[in-house]
Amino acid sequence: MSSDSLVKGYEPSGIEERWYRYWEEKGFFDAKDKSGQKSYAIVIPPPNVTGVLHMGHALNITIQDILCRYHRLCGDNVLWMPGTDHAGIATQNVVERNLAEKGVTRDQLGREKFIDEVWKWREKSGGAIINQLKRLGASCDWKRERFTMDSGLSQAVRKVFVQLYKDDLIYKGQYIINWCPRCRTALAELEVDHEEQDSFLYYIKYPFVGSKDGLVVATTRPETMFGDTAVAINPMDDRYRGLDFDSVMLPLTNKTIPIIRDSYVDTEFGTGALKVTPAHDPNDFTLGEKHNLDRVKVIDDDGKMTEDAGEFKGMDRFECRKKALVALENLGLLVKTEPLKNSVGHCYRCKTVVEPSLSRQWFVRVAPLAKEAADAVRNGKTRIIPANWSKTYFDWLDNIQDWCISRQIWWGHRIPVWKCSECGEVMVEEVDPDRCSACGSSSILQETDVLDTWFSSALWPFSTMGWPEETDLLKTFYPTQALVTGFDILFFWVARMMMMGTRFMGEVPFEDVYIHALVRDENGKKMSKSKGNVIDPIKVIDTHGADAFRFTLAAFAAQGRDVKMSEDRVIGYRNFVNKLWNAARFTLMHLDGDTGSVSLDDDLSIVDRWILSRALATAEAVKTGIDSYKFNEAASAVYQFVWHEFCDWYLEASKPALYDKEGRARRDVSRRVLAKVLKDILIMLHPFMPFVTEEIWSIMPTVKGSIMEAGFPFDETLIDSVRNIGVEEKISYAFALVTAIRNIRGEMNIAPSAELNVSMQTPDDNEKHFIEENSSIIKNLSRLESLVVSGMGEPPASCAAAVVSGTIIYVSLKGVIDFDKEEQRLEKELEKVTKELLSVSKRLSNESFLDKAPEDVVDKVRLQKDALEDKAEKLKVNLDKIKKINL
RNA sequence: GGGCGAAUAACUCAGUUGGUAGAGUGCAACCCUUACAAGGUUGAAGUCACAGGUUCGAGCCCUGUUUCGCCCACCA
Repeated sequence: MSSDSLVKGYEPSGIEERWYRYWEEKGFFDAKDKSGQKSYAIVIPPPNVTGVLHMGHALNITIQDILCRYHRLCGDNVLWMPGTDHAGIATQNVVERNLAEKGVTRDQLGREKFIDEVWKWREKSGGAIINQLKRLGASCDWKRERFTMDSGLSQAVRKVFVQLYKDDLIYKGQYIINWCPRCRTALAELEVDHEEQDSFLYYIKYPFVGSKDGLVVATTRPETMFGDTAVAINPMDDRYRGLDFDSVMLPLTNKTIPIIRDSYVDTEFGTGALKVTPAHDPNDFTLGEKHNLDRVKVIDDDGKMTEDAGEFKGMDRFECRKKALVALENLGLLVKTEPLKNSVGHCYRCKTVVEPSLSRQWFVRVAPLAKEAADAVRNGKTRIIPANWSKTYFDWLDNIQDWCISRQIWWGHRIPVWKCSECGEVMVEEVDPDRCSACGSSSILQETDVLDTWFSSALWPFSTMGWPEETDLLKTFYPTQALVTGFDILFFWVARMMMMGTRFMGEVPFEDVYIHALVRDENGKKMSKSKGNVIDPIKVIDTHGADAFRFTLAAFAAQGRDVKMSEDRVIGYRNFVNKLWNAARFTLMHLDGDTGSVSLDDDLSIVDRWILSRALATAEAVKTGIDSYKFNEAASAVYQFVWHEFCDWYLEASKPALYDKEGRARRDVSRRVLAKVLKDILIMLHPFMPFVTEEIWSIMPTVKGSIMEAGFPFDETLIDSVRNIGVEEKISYAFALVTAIRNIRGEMNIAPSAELNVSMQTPDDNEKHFIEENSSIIKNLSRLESLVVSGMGEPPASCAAAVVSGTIIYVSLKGVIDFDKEEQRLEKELEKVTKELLSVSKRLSNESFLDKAPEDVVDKVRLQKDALEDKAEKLKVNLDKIKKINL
């Protein structure tokens, strides 16, 4: 392919798809089960099969892909394990909704047929998100894709369940759990979203038996009163010291309930009298246990009132609240109502208000596991990055409650527990039994509940690698090197993987846990469908390209800070992609077929040396950035280098040589340097922008194969020798000369196309020599017609002047110079210098600074002062001259 | 109630053991100069939230205050 085929602007569509297919077909994403190489593994946070790609995924996947592609370039054997999560409740909800459109309920269908429907749905539309990940460029080893309901993973789930049961870490018990009346299942504590809302606190009088007086209780949930089995007061509460009664009448029923005394009751809140509903409140449950109270369930699994609610039976719980209040008011028992903000739990899947309710469920006794998981981080076996998340992690694990793992839904891993209907024997088995192990009866029934989705995700790092088999994959890649995820699933997922990993593998699942930020909209608001501020990543990719999008995500992913996404930013980085594209066009225009590599024998110019040394420094910055999960630093280092060093300065500075104005030898060296630096840039950028870099790579005549095989970092032996002392200083001196001339041009409003005549005076022979040697570069960069260098002498007539280091620059403006303007300009410049000089002098006249500051700092300031004084001096001379003319 | 984080240019944000503030966007001026107008050159613009303290020196360290965001908690 020749450079003619490069269009002027980069067009990502088509190119991305083509390269993705190529990489996949050639097996570039494949991990080796066994290899002598260093291994690097990441397991993907499995998106829900119901999932649609959102910004959070995009950031998460981009970061992982940067890590994986970078490590492949470093020569590691990389495994990026992909897959999806069966997402019990979420998926069941989706399929139920679809059935509802056809007028069918899951109960009508029955369990087996319903599960068939779910699998069918999964076959049809469950993999959508995988294709979206591919659009982003995710380089997962797709041949190993797993699903949490795979037979292999299901086997792992069973083994873990049975083992935990045997270790007495799983039990069944009756407790208050969170019940979602819409999903009709129990939820774990974590699956409840607490939202503060405006409620009311109702003061209700519970009369003493045979008296008009009574105890006034305060409650936000009057509908649960039918389940009250006591009223509690604090024994230390003076208001109730001389209380003669030991029971009250529960209004709207004929029940008498006892008054109990317990220090748990907060005397500050409400009236100091607490209605106790052991079946619908976790605290009341504990209180009830202590005082031996009855547990009366008054709200059923559908959120409707039970028989115990008397006339309110069958009524919805919220309807009942209203009606009961009316009834109480009619009886004169509603004493007062006051507004109150309290937090109410909602189902994290369907947002229904959850009902704390008494229920028999399966639990994991999680404290011993939690301790191991916490210790692993305390011992440094796993690092959490940024480290401040460790505190959150410890706080949660140190105060953990038992984990309710049973769900009353059908889609999921059915709990492997059977009960004999003849003798009552309970069997917990890895393989389905066909008869009772005690009495031999074949009349055995399996538990109907399924496990919490997070139970299987907790095993993900090793179940996906074939556990419980002792596979080569496990040996090669467990523990993994990094886990990349958002903090929102630190507890749900990360902590539980830590528990299960340490327990069942005897080793932590990952060395590093990198917690990235949340992606918000441009105003910092959480993206949500209801707010209508959702940006669809796929649309962004369609319009601006995956490379620009990925680079945006990386550039804004500073640790510990949310990413505010807006299209403007993506456009900015799309421009960067285009800039790279055009730099490549320029390079290819000048490469003449097979250009050789740069060698030590080459007669490298100062700009050649400079750009080679800067390229290495940039590669190091990229490496450091990625190694320390500071993707924004890596991204901005390479951005800065490509645009403002390579394009702005080097390409321009190399033009005289490339256009053969300095001889054939120079031109050839310049070509080789150009080719090498562009190649280095492509490799550095590849983890961030895989598509455009591969595209340009494929057109470069100087390279072979895929960029994915190129190797990172670069050949340091060559560049180290280039990096001799003084290159940076010399080049910045040269650039400062150019900038000074450009500055005069700008300030004096001289057309960029006008070619200027410049003379320079310097007392330093080395500087004089340097300018002469590089005059073609300086002339080209500042568009000069002529450049004359001499020792110090009389200033030429009709000139604008500037001072750089010891050198005075005179820009001849014969006939055009505006002396007023030049006077203003010089005055401004002098003012700036004087100000700086003042601050520097002040520091140097401070005794204690000279005394206590390190010598190198003091020396630096002294040099600074000398230079500034010199500059001020020269500026003054010129200013005086101009002033005389103006007079 | 406990914890975490943020406050720096008009906007969005960097700022690596403390050495005197940077970028992108936007803005202004001039330019289609042979890679790129999705571009180039130049320029204007900051009491680093506030108040103290440590230090020769603080955006950075310490204490307190204000405002905002998030997480956790059994706020009847």
